[in-house]
Amino acid sequence: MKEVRTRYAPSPTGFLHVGGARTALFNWLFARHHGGTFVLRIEDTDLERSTEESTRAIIDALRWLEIDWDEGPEVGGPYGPYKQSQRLEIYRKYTQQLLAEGKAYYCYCTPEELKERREQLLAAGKAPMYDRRCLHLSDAERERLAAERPAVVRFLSPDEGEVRFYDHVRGEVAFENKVLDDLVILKSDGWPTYNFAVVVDDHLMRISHVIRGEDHLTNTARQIQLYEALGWELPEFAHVPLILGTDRTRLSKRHGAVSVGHYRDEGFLPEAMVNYLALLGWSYDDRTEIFTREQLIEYFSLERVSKHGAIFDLKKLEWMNGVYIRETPLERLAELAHQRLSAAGLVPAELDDELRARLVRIMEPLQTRIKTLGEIVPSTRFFFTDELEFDEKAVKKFLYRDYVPDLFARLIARLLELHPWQAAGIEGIFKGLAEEYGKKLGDVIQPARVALTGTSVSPPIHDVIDILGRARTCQRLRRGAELAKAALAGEASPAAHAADG
RNA sequence: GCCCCCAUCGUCUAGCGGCCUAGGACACCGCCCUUUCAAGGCGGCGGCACGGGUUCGAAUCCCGUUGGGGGUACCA
Repeated sequence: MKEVRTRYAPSPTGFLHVGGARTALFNWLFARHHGGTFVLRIEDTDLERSTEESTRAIIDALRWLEIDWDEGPEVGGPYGPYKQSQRLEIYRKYTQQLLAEGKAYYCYCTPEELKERREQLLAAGKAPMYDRRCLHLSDAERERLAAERPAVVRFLSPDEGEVRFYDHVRGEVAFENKVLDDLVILKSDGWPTYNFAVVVDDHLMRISHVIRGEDHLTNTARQIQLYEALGWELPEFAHVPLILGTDRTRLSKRHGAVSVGHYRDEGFLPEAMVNYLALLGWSYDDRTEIFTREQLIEYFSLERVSKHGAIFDLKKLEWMNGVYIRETPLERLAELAHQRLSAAGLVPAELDDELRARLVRIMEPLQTRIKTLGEIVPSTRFFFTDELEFDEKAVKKFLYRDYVPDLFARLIARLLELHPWQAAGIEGIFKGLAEEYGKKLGDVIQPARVALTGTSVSPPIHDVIDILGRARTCQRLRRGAELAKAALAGEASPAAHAADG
């Protein structure tokens, strides 16, 4: 096989969305698998919508996913520049060539005229194709129009025969040339249109395999006409299925969160994102779901890409993220937790050894309990602040019990005597208490859990107490006992006391 | 309208003529474990869109129908 060179060519008109990320990933995996080159090219020929900010966001998201490019923005390469806005002269040159060879012509029709004619044709039940009126202009007419109107350049599309090509995921695909009209290749502002710029760049950048979304399948036919007119060798093509929303239409903003950045912010790990995306439209076998990046590179092949669209399933992504969180070393998890907790103002911005150790201890029981990093702050905030957010239902159900004041008093007494301060010893105290009261373990633990965390759900109580420490634990138990007493006497609500430590 | 593509559990998929009584995963539902919630273990629910062919034999091949998607811009 010839040297493999793939590319991801986003237009910077928004953030990197999951569909784009998946396309980039497939191109990257294919290149890496074959020891080839992966190119990033920015297709910013739409002046209206392209922004520097979007380019930045796309680059940042790709870096976060650790999809690196060998040629492109910020890294350079032998076939640059890699931004289409910096290649205008190149497109003009080839436009001139086509013009000179009679394979393209100037068109003076205005967008308004074209729109009107298109609608008329559609209303008449005909295909809305360009009628070529500017191809048959007399010299006099041409001169007159050229003087008063801007011109675009149209490609003279062949109208006999057909375009036939082999697609690596779809097989043979054919289009009749006559259904393809004369597309504009150079806009009136002198900038190229997508179909033309892509062909020129893919050729000049020596792209061997064009792997892109299925929405470009029709474009491929037009692009092949261009390759042939220019006398260039065709690259290989592979059109991967689209990622869909739950209504089975192409995933877009109206389906909710679609940007990679959003998932990063929500606390998904890049490894999980990559693994999940790889499995949307590709599979290795009938059982394997979790892959290291190296395995993905080793196993990836276009032959195993599926033909039909795939709905983006957040639930499965969450499950997979949970798998990766469980496999993340605690030290690393502690650092990730620190980023979020310090941003929330719950811990100092500086991560010293003491704080690091504490966070490791906190993340240990939490590791199997969260699916995203975003859950860290809400589920651990009670460790860092005494201003508990009491869950009313949990308080009524577990804290307002007649034996609670007495239970907490005994619990406090025993915790004060506990040496050494260890989770195992704490567990023993609860077991002993349950026995004394002749109650189930849950009946002594749940009230304490509510008093300590504000809710009925938390990691194991002995871990919570161990981490909280003797002083804070006893303080919260005392407050809990008071709340219980007051409520049992028919007064107060927990909210009224919530803020006093 | 026209062109192109697609079609296996709710979702992602395995299957490339007999190994299929259709396998796995997520979700969901039970049970176990258990101090809550998770994690983990075990089990359950649930699918080849339809109709014709071809063949000894079809989820797999062919044709049609239906359904879905994409394209049809001086967007990419």
